[in-house]
Amino acid sequence: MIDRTANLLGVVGLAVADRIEATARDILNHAGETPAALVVIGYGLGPSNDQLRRILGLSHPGSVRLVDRLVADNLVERRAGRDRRAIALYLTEQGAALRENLLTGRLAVIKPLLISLTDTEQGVLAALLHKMLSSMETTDLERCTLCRLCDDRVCSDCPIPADFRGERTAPELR
Amino acid sequence: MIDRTANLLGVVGLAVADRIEATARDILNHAGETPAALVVIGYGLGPSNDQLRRILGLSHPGSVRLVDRLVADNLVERRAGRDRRAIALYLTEQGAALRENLLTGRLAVIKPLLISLTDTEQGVLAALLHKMLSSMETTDLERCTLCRLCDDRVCSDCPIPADFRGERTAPELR
DNA sequence: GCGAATAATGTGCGCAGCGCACATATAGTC
DNA sequence: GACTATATGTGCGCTGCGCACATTATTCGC
Repeated sequence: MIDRTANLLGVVGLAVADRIEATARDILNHAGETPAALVVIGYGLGPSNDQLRRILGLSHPGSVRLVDRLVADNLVERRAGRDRRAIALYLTEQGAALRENLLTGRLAVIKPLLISLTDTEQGVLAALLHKMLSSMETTDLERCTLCRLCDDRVCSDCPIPADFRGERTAPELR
Repeated sequence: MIDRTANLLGVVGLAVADRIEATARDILNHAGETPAALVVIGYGLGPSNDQLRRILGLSHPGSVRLVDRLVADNLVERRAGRDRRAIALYLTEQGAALRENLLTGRLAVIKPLLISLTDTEQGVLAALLHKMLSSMETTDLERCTLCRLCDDRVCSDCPIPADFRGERTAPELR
């Protein structure tokens, strides 16, 4: 019984991921973790390269090259970090606009999966998904990774760590 | 409200896809659509290169190279197809064993997401997911794509087209 | 039945995304 | 002040993939 449920969840998960990936590629002209980087940097806390790489699950050179791409597209700026060795990543105006498109597009391609459900059913689904997420045993970092494409304008009561989202004073995010 | 539900679904979908991808990579030492190819070929209907490429959403050279990799790893055989130009793809014994590992591993990494739910809640979730899937407007091909990682030993009452799964006589799958 | 369009596979080539090993510069530690 | 840890950047190569092209087999029009 649980096998069948897990299989169905696998199908829906794949469908969701496929749709998000396709939309992101259309909007951004980049694949892989690049769209997630734009979203994470867009939280506005000026993450360092190393913080970014941990959230995205990349090697550090991979993250450097990823940022290179974003800078080349004039979507991200490297500013001075809290150290003279660290950098702080911020979106350009153009990057912020594209991030909005990414988040909007993401929700837009997920929503069609829900239209067949009644309002009540959608509420039940949301409650179940929330319970699943909130009871996952994750570190703060893993939760940032999970939510690396989240729409922070929409996500209320989300199990993402409060020290990264919400407050606007830069945390350490270790 | 629907936005919040969609966002939660996006998070869970990403989590599911991440986990599946990581497991597949561990087991198969290949990424991208390679694990899906192994699953699709494993249905045993001897799909042609072209049928495979459409299900996986790849270009045809991409599919050829993908099969090259699987053949090089001794997981897949190219046999004579119904034409002298077409080929028919079948798993080797080793490929079938690896496919089992893939499917088992996939379910094993999805299940932990469900353990916090009661049996009743799991049933409700399964019903909701099934309703979402069954009311999607998809072509036969799109449904094959959706289910390209499905565990056919477990998936009962699934909206995957009957002309591809189930019966063991090779259909045309156009 | 024969040439032309179609279908199916395979190849040369290049690109995007990423990791490993290494290099370099700054900060903390004894 | 040397030594380790931290943080970024580079050279190099690999994997997965698509485009353009080539090749062989089938089908279709006449």
